[in-house]
Amino acid sequence: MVRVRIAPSPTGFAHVGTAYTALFNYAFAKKNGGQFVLRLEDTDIKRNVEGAEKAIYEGLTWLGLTWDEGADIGGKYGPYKQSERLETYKQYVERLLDSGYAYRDQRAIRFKNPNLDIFWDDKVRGRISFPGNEIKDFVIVKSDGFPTYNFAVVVDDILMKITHVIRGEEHISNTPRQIAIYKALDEKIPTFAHLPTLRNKDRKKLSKRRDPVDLRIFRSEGYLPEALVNFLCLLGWSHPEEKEIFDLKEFVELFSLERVRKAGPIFDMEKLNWINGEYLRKIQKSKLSNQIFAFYGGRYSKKLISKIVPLIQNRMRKLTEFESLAGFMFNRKKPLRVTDNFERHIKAAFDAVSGIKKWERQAIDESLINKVKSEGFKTGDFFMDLRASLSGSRVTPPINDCIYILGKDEVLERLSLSLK
RNA sequence: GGCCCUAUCGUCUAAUGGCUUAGGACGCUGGGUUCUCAUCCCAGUAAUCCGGGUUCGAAUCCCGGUAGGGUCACCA
Repeated sequence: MVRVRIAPSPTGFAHVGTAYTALFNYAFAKKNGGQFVLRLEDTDIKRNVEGAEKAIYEGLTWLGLTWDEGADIGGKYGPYKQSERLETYKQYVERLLDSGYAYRDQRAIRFKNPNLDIFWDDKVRGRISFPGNEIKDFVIVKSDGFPTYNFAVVVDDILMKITHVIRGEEHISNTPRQIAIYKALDEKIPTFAHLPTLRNKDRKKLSKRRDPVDLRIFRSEGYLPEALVNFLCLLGWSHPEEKEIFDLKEFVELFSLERVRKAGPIFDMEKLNWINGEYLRKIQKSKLSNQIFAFYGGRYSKKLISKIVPLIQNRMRKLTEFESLAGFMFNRKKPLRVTDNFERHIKAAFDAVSGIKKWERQAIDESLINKVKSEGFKTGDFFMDLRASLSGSRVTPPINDCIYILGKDEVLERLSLSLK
């Protein structure tokens, strides 16, 4: 039975790196019919942040990464919060103390390094070895009575029957310490797999200060969770058929640690934007309308959004672009003069539009193009001025479609306003 | 600095010793479609870090350099 876990500490918000690790753990568990456990490592009381726990749950849930056991939903190996397992750790400390693998130092307790060379066969990197003297006599219980990370992890993984430890590369140097504890305890050592670390453009590991790592940022920027997940799948892993767009379900079916690369990939926003655009394009129009409506908290009329969506669906890469693309449909903007013939163009357009009897999409086309011909305008210039007059921008969805949706009165009003 | 990990187009990656004039995708450039922008279609640009080996044959295996990253807490 395969059992994996992620073990974030509630010290802030939900980190994209946590999501990445969770994604691969989730896939490995599901692929192998195992369980995915979410454990909270909150043994540093000073660093625990109110609300961080909730942010982790929300972030992972948003991405569709669900867990089988965890602090919020329980499970047969709980509790899943380290601060609630203090008694458990004490028993293991006693074992180590009794067998001479640990000793008291001041008010703390240290592990006594047995000086054994350590190696393991990492599922993504192959054999990794450390000389025994690299491990110092590290603290396993702090003077406040709380266990340290390296100790608590081992005890929990043993008790929670974790079979595969799939985590970030930054934990490689912790692994020999943890293996030393397993050996001292005479417990079975799990399989380790160290994933590459996600990096920024400077090739450094993603930093809180200057990189977008808070999952909530992605949500508020208008990324779809499916798109973010798809993008994350592509970092360090590749589809066997070299497909770029696929869903979580397909990822799970095809996932294997053997296909995970060792080099740390760079988090490339450009590619994320492209993927997000792909998802935005293939989503159902009604669903997209609902998403936009919800995204803007009901600020824009749903009815109008639904009419506009067909015009902007393949122009959007992020939900946030809705306003720059179609904001003028809701609010008048300052008109923009583009060509020297602006007044002539707008007057002619006014004539053409006022002359339309039945407000139909096709009538607008005909009326406008006839005007262009009879006046001998340059088609591109005329429509550009028309667009700039109505929207205040040189870039909009097809302007005749916009005119149709805006309605005759509003169009005439805007045209005359821009002549002042 | 010690220890550890890594190294294919700018970026994500494929190729697991021969089928490779190193493939795909993002980006970028050019073209087609078009009232603008986008979508879509077509084309182009661009890489095996360097040096030694092993082998009939190396992006792929080995060694050495170099470069990048990670880690060296009573943080996790």
